[in-house]
Amino acid sequence: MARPSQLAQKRKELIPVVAHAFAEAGYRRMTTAELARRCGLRENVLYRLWPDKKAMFMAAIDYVYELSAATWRELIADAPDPKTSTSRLLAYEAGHHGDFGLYRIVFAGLSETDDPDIRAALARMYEQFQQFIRELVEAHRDKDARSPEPNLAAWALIGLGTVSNITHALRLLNDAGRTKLMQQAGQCLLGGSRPGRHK
Amino acid sequence: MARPSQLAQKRKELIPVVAHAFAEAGYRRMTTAELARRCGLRENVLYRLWPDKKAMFMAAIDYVYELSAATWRELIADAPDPKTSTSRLLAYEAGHHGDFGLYRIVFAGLSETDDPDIRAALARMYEQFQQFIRELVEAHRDKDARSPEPNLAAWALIGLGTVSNITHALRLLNDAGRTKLMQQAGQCLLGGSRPGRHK
DNA sequence: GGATAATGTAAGCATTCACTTACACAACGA
DNA sequence: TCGTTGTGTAAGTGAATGCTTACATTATCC
Repeated sequence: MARPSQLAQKRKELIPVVAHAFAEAGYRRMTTAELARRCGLRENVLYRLWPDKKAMFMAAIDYVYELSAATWRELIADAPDPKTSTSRLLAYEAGHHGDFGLYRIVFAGLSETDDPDIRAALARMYEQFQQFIRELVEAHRDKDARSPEPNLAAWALIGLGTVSNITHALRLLNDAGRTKLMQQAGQCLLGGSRPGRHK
Repeated sequence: MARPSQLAQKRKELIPVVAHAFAEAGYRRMTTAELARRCGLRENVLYRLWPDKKAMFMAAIDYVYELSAATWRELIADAPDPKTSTSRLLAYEAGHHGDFGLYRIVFAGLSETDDPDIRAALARMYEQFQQFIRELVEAHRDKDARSPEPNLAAWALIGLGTVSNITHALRLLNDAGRTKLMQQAGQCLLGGSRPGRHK
């Protein structure tokens, strides 16, 4: 035997690059040649890291959740109370999510949902997001609120984030508009406080 | 002169077929050859109807709004009051929108937003949807409601419909779950009534 | 009925792209 | 040091695909 394999580590290093690339051009448009170029290696080597293009894409999908979750956790780590946590998240999603543009991977994936593997990867990602948000909603929620149950509120909030990204991508709402949207609709769905109370 | 051109009429006839095709496979995956096959004619003829594949796709985007708007208008034509209108729409979107699956065209388009033409077509479509819904919200809205302003509520409702489609496509919510989601979150965003009052 | 323009059919073409093969070199274990 | 195995480079390949060209046929108007 000779030379222990460093494929696993290399995969880890390159996933962000791969994810960015797919986010930028979508699944079909991003070619393996360009992917290799951005990773600073040959197509060949890419195929030693993942069996095919689809696997690279699925790895990118997984990465989207991991990165977002890490960012979110950091964002609310030092929040004094649940309401501050949710407010921060809403503000963050309105403003910064588009920066990285990883949501584009999701849109690209949603055009491929007839592939069971890709659909499963997306479903896993959404389930984790929804669970994360649901827990926040439960912590935030007042006892007497007449709002959707946390389970549903979490889905609605994901929809809110999605439409925020869409209006951003299509330039239908500017930063201020998206922030207002996330604040007002978000607080409405969260329940337990008037819109605009928290910043 | 001889033989008046029937291109315009043929375009009109074929757009639903084209739209279905793009919805099914996405923009990049649907080939012009397959498109022609489904339309029952040769690729060549397709290129006499539209200058290129992109134009076919953009026509499909426009069709999505036209069909949805027509369906919606019919749905609320005989509604006794605004609240019934909105309730019907929410219920319809939860259950039937996925049937046709046209929303997939939107997802496909959102992976192509760096093309100015496609982005403009999508933006036009969303603006019309948002206006349609906003007017409904304004009619529905009670005076004293503590809910997002109609402008924002309309966007949030679009987000709600989007997430309903996503959970459907990924099989994360069944029909009952999506209906509950649309009802509860929808009424919450609309304001002016308790969730679950209307069916 | 003949000229003109639209329609239908078939084949082709240049390019792109996912993926492969071949091979030289480098590193690690024995 | 030798042999095995991982890594880097280069070129290629077969299939798919957007779009075109060439040409025969048909319908309409004068």
